[in-house]
Amino acid sequence: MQAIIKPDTDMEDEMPSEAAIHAMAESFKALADPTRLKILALLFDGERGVGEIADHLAVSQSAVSHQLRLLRGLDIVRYRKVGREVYYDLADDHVRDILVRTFEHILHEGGADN
Amino acid sequence: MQAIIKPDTDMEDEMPSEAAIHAMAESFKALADPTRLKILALLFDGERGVGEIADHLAVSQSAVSHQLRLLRGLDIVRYRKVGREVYYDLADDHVRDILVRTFEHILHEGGADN
DNA sequence: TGAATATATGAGCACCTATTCATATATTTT
DNA sequence: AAAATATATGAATAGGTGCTCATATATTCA
Repeated sequence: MQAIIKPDTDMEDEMPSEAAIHAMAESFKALADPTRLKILALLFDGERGVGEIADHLAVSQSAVSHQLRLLRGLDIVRYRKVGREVYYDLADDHVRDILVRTFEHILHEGGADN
Repeated sequence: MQAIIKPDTDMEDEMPSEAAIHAMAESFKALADPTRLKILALLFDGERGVGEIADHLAVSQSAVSHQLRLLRGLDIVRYRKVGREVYYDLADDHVRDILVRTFEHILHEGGADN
C-alpha cells in the first residue's frame, strides 16, 4: 500500500500534490482555533482527562469533546481510556514542534502587543 | 525596546497568554486554506509576481490579491514593488520551517482515510 | 493626454464551523 | 437492579470565510 511515496519531504523541488495540500490545510485548520490551541497548550505538559480540560479552560464538556474528536481524527492527539475516563495527549513531536515554531513566530513578529 | 520579553519561548512552563493564543490561531488560520498554501508552496522556490501566481495556480487575480493581503497582514509574506508589478516572497524562515514540518507530519501520518 | 497593463479593494453571497442543547452510550457505585 | 458519573454525539444556529463581480488605483506606453 502507499506505493507512490517519493522521499520528497523537503518540498523544495516540486509542488506538493493536490492531496498533500489539502491534508496540510486540514492539519492547519485543526490548529486554527483558540479553543483547540488552548487544549493543545494544556496537553503540552502531559495527558489530561476530558473533564479536567473543560474545567481548566472555560469551555463546556460538550465543546471540548467535539474538538477532541476533530483533533483525534487528524492524529494530533491520542487517547487512553481508564475506567470511565479518557485521557488525551499530544500524538507526536511534529505537533510539539509546529506549536513551538508558531509561538516563536508570533513572538518575533514585530507585532506591538503580547 | 521590547522590554518585557521573557525567554519563555518554549511554552513548557506556563500557558501562553490569551493574546498569544489568538495570535497563533490567526497565523494557523492563514495557513489553513488550500489556495494560500499553494501560493506559499510556489513562493517556496523564490519570489513571484501576482499575475504569475494567478496563472500558475488556477485562481483569479482578484482571489490571489485578496489572499496575499491577508498573508501580508500577518507577516507571512513580504513584497517588493517594481514598476507596476509586485513581487511576493516568504517573509522569514519560521514560515518555511512550519510548512516543512507540517508536510512531514501529513506524510508520516499513517492515516488511511479522511 | 489617453489607452493599456498590473494589482488592490469593497460588496454580496454560498459555504463552512464552533458552540449550545438535548440526549445517548459506557462505566462504576450503591 | 437503579443512580451517578464521564464522555460522546446529532441537530440547529450564529458568526466567519473565500470566492466572484465590478470597480478603483497605480504605473507605463504611445
